[in-house]
Amino acid sequence: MHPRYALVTNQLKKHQIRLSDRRLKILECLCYNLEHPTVDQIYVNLHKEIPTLSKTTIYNTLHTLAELGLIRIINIEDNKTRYDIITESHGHFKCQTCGSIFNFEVDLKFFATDELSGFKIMERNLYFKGICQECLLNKND
Amino acid sequence: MHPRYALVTNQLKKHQIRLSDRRLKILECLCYNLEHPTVDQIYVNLHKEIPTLSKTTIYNTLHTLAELGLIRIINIEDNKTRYDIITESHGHFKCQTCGSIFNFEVDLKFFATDELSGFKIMERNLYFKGICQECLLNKND
DNA sequence: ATTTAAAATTGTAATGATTACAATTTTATT
DNA sequence: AATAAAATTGTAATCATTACAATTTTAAAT
Repeated sequence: MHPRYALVTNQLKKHQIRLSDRRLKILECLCYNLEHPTVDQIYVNLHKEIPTLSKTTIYNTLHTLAELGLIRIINIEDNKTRYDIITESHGHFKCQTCGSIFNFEVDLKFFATDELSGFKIMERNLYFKGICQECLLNKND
Repeated sequence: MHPRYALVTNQLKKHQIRLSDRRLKILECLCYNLEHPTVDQIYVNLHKEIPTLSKTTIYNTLHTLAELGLIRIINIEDNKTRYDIITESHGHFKCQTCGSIFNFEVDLKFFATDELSGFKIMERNLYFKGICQECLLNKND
């Protein structure tokens, strides 16, 4: 079993949220699809296996998980939301050529600034955009 | 005249983009409304003065300005895009209680990482979310 | 095992931001 | 004044997300 799957299901139990079939499948999908999937991608992924799955259920589940801090919401794009099962501090890089989103390590926990003293910081996100290595190399073809 | 207004109009001239009445008004709106307005807020702001202004024109103008790097796109919210006339490196803090977006100083060049060597970084965004000082104080009423 | 109430899920319709695009207007140039 | 390019407008289309009522599933109680 995927370690994050175990971790999240434990947390759900602790919060008395039922480990329904749908929720577990959506969670599994997030664990093995680390490409920061959108709701639509999750839907397409699971549709073969669960033809009756509704998008509303996916939205509901993701909201539940996000409220408990078990997944991260990524607003790197203007039009759609992406979801990330990795909740530890890290940054995102979006390639504007191929559309891929890469993770990179960065510890934002200790970033502080006087301007925000007195503010309660609950979420920290660092987003870069540009062109990834592969696309840069292909450009020269 | 607002210094940023001068700066942006110069750049537009340099790129042979006409300083039309609509564009200048939208730009002016961005210069004096530093609350990171949405398209709709710009529309409402200007509607009294220019009743025939179309939202499409606002979208077009903002796209033009963004393409030239003269404004910044803020995707801190999931549903709508905000725009920022300040293009110098800084972070954004969104209060989840009152909805305000605050700027704070931070040099994002500082967050370089070996993992992205070979990547071309064109845009850097740091977004925090939480509760602002004022809302924290009001909570105790 | 049956009953019952709460929770979860579904499907459809509504919302709201953004885009596409054709028609019209404005502008700069000849 | 004529002309072509650029800018603007308004309407309709698109698409992600939400609202919500109806249905199904689940867990607990009898």
